[in-house]
Amino acid sequence: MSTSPPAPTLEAVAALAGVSRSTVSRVVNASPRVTPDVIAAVNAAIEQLNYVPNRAARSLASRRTLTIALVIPENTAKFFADPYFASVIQGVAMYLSTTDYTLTLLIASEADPEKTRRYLQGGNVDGALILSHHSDDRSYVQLASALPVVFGGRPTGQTGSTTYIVDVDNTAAAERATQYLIDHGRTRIATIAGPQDMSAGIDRLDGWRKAVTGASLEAGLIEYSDFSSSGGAAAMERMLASGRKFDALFAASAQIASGALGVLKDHGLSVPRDVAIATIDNDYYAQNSTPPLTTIEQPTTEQGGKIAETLVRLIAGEEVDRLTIMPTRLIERESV
Amino acid sequence: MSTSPPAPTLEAVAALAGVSRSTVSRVVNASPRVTPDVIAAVNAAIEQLNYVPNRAARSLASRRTLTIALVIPENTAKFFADPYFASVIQGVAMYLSTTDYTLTLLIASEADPEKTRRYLQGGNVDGALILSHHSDDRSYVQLASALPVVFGGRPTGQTGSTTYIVDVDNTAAAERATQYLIDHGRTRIATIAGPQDMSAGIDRLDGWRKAVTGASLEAGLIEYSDFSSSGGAAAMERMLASGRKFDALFAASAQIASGALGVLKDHGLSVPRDVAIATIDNDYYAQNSTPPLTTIEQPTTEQGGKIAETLVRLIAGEEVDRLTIMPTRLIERESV
DNA sequence: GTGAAAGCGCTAACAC
DNA sequence: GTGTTAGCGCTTTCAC
Repeated sequence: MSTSPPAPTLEAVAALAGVSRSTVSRVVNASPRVTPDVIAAVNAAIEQLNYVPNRAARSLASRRTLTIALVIPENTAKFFADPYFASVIQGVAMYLSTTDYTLTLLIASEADPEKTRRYLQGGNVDGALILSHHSDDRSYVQLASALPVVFGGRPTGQTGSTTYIVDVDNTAAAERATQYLIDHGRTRIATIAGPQDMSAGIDRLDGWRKAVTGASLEAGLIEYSDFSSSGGAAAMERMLASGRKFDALFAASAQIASGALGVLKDHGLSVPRDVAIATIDNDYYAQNSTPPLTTIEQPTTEQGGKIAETLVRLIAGEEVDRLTIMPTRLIERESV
Repeated sequence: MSTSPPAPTLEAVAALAGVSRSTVSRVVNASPRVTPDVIAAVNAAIEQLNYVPNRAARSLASRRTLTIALVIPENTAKFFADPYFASVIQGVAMYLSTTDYTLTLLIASEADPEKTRRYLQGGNVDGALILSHHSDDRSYVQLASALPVVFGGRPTGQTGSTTYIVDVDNTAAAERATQYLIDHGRTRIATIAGPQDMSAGIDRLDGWRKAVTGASLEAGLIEYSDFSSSGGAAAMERMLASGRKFDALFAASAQIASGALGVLKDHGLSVPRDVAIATIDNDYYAQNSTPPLTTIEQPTTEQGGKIAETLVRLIAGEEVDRLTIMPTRLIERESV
């Protein structure tokens, strides 16, 4: 198929510019010690030939791949369904597009986790980004001793001195959202907590508990769910079936809130009159549901950018913070 | 930073297995003419050394990159905000994870479109995937003559003999959704159309028009929007401000519907009593809004898989269909 | 500041 | 069937 014209090589550029290949290479790599005239000549030749360096050759010779892997858990359905991740990836991709690095999506096979590990350690990428998801990110924590790795979201379990994390303060965020419900006169505050094998799930439950116990309210109105909408709906069904009374809900994610909200309405309950809702994530649902949701906004895109930046700097050997906490913001809407 | 132990080379494997490098290469690449014993010995050595082939070297020598680029328009915000794309990407990534290909996210800079084009033509990828988005995908149509390219969604403008497309029948989908409204007794059917520089926007408006004129109803109740929620809200505000009366809405996307639905409610209109809504996309909002939306579901993940498969087969030189139409499905919910 | 030469790790003829 | 020999296109010492 499609026989493209052979891409021009560095050699062709050198010939056209009347210099050696080394010089062209220096110009391409912005080496400081090249005469301005030469730079101009080489750039003209590059322009004229439409030269693009061959990544493979460059990578082979320089022993750097200029490639960063974004590791995605095998359960891609959940991953991609969550607008949070899309937004973070956007930030990552945008930041990397300002650098020479390329972003590769790597799906981690759960059937053969070694495959992923080997690929990453096999020298095919310069670093990896892990968007924390499952309990099973321990293997990735180990990975960090063999390869620059940055985590988006704190991984569960022991972290070592090579663990770099960009996260939000989930505990504080949850506490703030819950406190908001309390401040608005609610006294029986339920929560649908996220998975307790993910730090975001754990921390958000903690935050809720802090606020609730701090106000001497009942701390037992808990149902668990994954971060999905259907999980939230099922959890709310259980909550209602249990007969426990509540006048507010802190949902650990907007997707959970969306499922729960639908179930509340199905049962003839009004939001916010009967049940006020606060949650985390300012996604398209939180903004457009009926009523729109009071929520804690995470700077998702910026977070993605920060994750990528941290990794790039780490690869470059710069000193970077082991933990970066991104700010969050409360957004008041009609669900409370 | 992080000095990983030097990755074992093919040479090391050859030495350990007591064969030549070519033989190891043959085993790694599953060449047919190798003795079983030798294969076993080589595999044992590979296992023992934890050998992973170096992609750069392999690519340089074989002149194939085993990399596929997913081109993303610079306006990443809109791109990533749309659950449709996340879902398609998921399908792409999942399919590719079953192959040797790697998926690279490439952000097309609008400021310097040449950069993207050069990168793609520079021999750094074996093929490209374009998720149709902007009017400006004409340059990508040209690209297809230099590189295997598959479009997810029909690009606007002239397509050539090297244009491969995986799409749904947007006209039929829109017509079906609109007809559903008509069949349910609605007679004044408005539409918020998508961008008219995207084939999905154009075709969906066409489909609406077909159904409406087919039933001899008024075909002038049109507002235009991008595919976003805020665009849908603004369009609905204009629609209401214009004073035109309507009892149903066909929204060209679920995001548009979400924005429009909020505005309708703000104006005290009830859905479906005052205005019935049908749309396209079965995303998290369509499923969880109040009321849930009657919609046309596209097989997004499967579509992503099909796009990737088409490209891989195209690269392999196989004969593939120039146009693949994926089936859609009407989902009846409470918004009508 | 610039060029010459070696080699990154692999594949692909070509011989045997 | 397997080994030998050349490179793939670039970076990188090392001289000059």
